[in-house]
Amino acid sequence: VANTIHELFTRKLESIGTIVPAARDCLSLLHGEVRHFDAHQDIVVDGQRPHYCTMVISGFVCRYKMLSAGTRQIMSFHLPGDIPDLQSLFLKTMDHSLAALVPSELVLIPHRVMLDIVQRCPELGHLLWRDTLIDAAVFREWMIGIGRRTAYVRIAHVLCEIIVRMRALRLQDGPRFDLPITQTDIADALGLSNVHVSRTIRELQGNGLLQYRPGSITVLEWERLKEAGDFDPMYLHLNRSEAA
Amino acid sequence: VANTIHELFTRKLESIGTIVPAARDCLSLLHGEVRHFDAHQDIVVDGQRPHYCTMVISGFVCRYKMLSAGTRQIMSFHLPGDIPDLQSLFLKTMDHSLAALVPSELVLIPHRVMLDIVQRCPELGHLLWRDTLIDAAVFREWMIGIGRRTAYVRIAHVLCEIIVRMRALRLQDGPRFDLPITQTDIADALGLSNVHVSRTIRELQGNGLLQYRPGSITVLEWERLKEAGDFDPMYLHLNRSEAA
DNA sequence: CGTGTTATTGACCAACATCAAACTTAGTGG
DNA sequence: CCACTAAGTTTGATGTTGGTCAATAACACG
Repeated sequence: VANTIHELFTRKLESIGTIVPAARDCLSLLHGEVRHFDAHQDIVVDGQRPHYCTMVISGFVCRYKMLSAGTRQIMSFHLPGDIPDLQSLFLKTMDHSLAALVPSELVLIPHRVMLDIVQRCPELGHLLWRDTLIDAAVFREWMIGIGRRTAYVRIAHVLCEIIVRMRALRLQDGPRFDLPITQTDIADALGLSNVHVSRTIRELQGNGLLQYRPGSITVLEWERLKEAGDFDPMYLHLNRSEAA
Repeated sequence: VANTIHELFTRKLESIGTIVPAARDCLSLLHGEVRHFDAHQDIVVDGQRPHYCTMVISGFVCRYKMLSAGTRQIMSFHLPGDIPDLQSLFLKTMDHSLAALVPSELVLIPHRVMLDIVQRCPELGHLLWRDTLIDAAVFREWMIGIGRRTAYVRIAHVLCEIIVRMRALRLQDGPRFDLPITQTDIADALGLSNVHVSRTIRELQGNGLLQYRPGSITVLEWERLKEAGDFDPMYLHLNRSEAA
């Protein structure tokens, strides 16, 4: 698994920046305990003060928060190579939770290991800082979607985002994408009801943009889907424009 | 003005963390050109590649993005001491704009000055990193609001947030706060229409929680306002709980 | 004292939520 | 191989929040 970890992490970092030669050695210092999580299992919980960050090795993970009304807001999705809670390195108390959406494997990287890497190699530190800034850029884009776009545009947009990120990490290509999330997950991410998501996906299918099956989507017309989603991948700040 | 800059910046950093003695010297390296901006004037524009960051000295500033439909989404408000575009240090192309809401003064700090500070004093770098992470935490909280809270709760929430941040920077206290933003600004920040904001603020007043006048609000019942806004300041990750 | 900006009010409407029931699919055990 | 179950999706009926449009009112400023 150790090889996989560094391979995934390298791929992730290369998708958002350049790894200087000196940083490659530092990168190999990254290690931690590997743990398996079941579908819907919490990985880190709101209010906790973890002493480690986690990196996704396999599966599909989300950050979310439960509101007093009992509703859930999902704030991001994460793919293999991502470090969803890198922020806990400097924000000691979690202000949201992290959970697996499907059975997933993650490495638990102690904070002191991360800090050691960041101190030994500032270039790598800056790349990680950049990663958290991209994280924030995605939050801003979601805010825009939830605040000002219709359900139809919003759903097309978030699907475009996930697809582009999968491609950038070279996890999947081709028109068919394994997307292990339910319509209720999409609803909770976009501030909609599952019912309305169902209807709207139906509409996207009716317009011939994509085909939805539980567990996967097939893109039929990529250009028109991007257009429908008002999607410009610039906010993802990826290296090459993998969005072509 | 130079004194003010360092004083404001120190206050800001002290509100979110601890400045180690070694960092104090580094802090004094911070400098740049001071510029005045009129109300509604853009400071940095979407798509630009600035070679500097900006710090607010006086006034009130927001980050926003215009959508293809001509609507505006405001993504954050910023007070004196804030560096709203610190991210441009590592994300070279702006994915949104920065504008003054009222006549404001900002320092333009060249990126190489910031990088120099960060390299000489990693502790200060980490504190700045922490600042961008808090930024992201605020975005998440706004996402939750826009996605899952009613207009009434949302407005109360954002008012609480601004008040707590003003108090933390010791810019204002007492029950009356100078808040130089219009109801249209609030609407664009929360994904509402100005009409509905007007009605809802009226409702908040009717319930005796606050008094709104263009340019200022007076808090009549702080505890009840926090409750109405489902407000827990923890996500601001401030040092002392200034929210009491 | 006009003039522009911001706030308020009313009438009407659309997007989306909620509730409830039916349907589809995959997995499980007999 | 066939019930049986559980999770997820679909559909219909109905309700509500908040949007849009348009007119009026309240200020602030020169």
